[in-house]
Amino acid sequence: MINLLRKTFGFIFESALIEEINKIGTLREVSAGEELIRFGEFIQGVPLMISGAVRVNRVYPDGNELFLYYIEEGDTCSMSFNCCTQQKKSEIRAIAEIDSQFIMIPVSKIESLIGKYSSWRQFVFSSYHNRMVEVVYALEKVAFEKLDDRLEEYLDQKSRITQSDSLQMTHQEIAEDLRTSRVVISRLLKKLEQMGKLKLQRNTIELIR
Amino acid sequence: MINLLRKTFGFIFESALIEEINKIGTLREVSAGEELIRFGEFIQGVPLMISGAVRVNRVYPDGNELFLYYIEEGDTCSMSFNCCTQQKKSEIRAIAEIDSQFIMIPVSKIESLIGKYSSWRQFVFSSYHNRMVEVVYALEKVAFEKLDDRLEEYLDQKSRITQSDSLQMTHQEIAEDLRTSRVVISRLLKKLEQMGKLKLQRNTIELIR
DNA sequence: AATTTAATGTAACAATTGTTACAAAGCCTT
DNA sequence: AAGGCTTTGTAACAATTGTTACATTAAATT
Repeated sequence: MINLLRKTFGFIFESALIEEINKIGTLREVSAGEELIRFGEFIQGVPLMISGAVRVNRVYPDGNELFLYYIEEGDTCSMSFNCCTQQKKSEIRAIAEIDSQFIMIPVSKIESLIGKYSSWRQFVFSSYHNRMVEVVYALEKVAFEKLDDRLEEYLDQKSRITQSDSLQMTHQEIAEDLRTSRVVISRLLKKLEQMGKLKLQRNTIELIR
Repeated sequence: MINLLRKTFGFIFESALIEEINKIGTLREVSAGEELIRFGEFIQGVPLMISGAVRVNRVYPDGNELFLYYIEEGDTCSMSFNCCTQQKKSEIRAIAEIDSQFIMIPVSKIESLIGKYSSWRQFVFSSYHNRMVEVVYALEKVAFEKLDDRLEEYLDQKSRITQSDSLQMTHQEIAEDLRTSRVVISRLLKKLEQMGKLKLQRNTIELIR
């Protein structure tokens, strides 16, 4: 584990911190589709992403969900920080988008890390800030852009995250993420296909570059 | 100044911190409409709100603006934190919504406060989190709600912030904040008036409770 | 008081997005 | 191969939001 830590966090964390994380953290591996953080549960710890990609959704009591941001190699989930320190139940849900590795740091140790290591504080601050920037970006998209542009960006992002131009997903799933109906998505996808930007098959969307 | 500090922050900050802020900070007063933080400038410091309300907008190079959140008594602007520590030019604009008082803490002192006072660290963390929650809330509004509901909420918020049921503003201004056109706002406002929820006059919207 | 300027009202129409309903096609199970 | 389930395609229509154009009203200026 310590080698993974060094590789991903060696440039930001001092070596004493790396060693401490190596002691208190546990390496976990999840495969695509698995839930790292469930809605309504108490958070066990803060995840440090080693590889892969995890999507973080805000969840509402009525079951509604809203995509907030992805976390990838070198990131952490700043929303879960607060849940930790406040001992509150999770208002978010985190799902692995592809097979991923991360190190879980237990809640009980978070406070002391903040006191001890300035590089850890820096990391937490910049993590908060980066997530904020991403949420503002999402807000920007919804506020300024029309659905067809948002769809194109959505597909691009998906392709980047899954590292593939062949997206395995249904129109229904896209519709839920973009908060519209399946029919609307099918219509817009068809338009993009006619423009030569992609090819539609059942359960797959092939992006043409 | 120290009395204002004690009154607003006495419950969160240890007294040594209060005294230090008293030494290094400067009390500033701005009247409604004044700019605290300008787009593109280097940030002079981090504001601690004593009274009043300040709106924070994201600004884009093309001049476009997007409302992010209000900061009020006891709050600080977490977006400006990062600009400070990273020595970057401001990507936001902060405008006093009503007459306001705040204490400006100079950039140069921020780092040492973080090292010295755990209550300050707590404050900064929870501030980041609270602003995040507000931006997520804004995202939620745009993603889920239709324009007429958003307009009603907008008016309610404005009324809460300005502590008045008589809002002095034009339809054009509302349209800019909600990212639509004046005609659309006039139409919806007229509908709300016919529903008996408000009364329209030139330059004022009288909310009926 | 007359004139100018800013703000609001309204109509007519366009574009976008949402909804319902049903057909067609692809995949899986038996 | 037949039947059933899921996914996609498409039409027709409704609702919402956006745009243009111009009239009307209220406030400010002269």
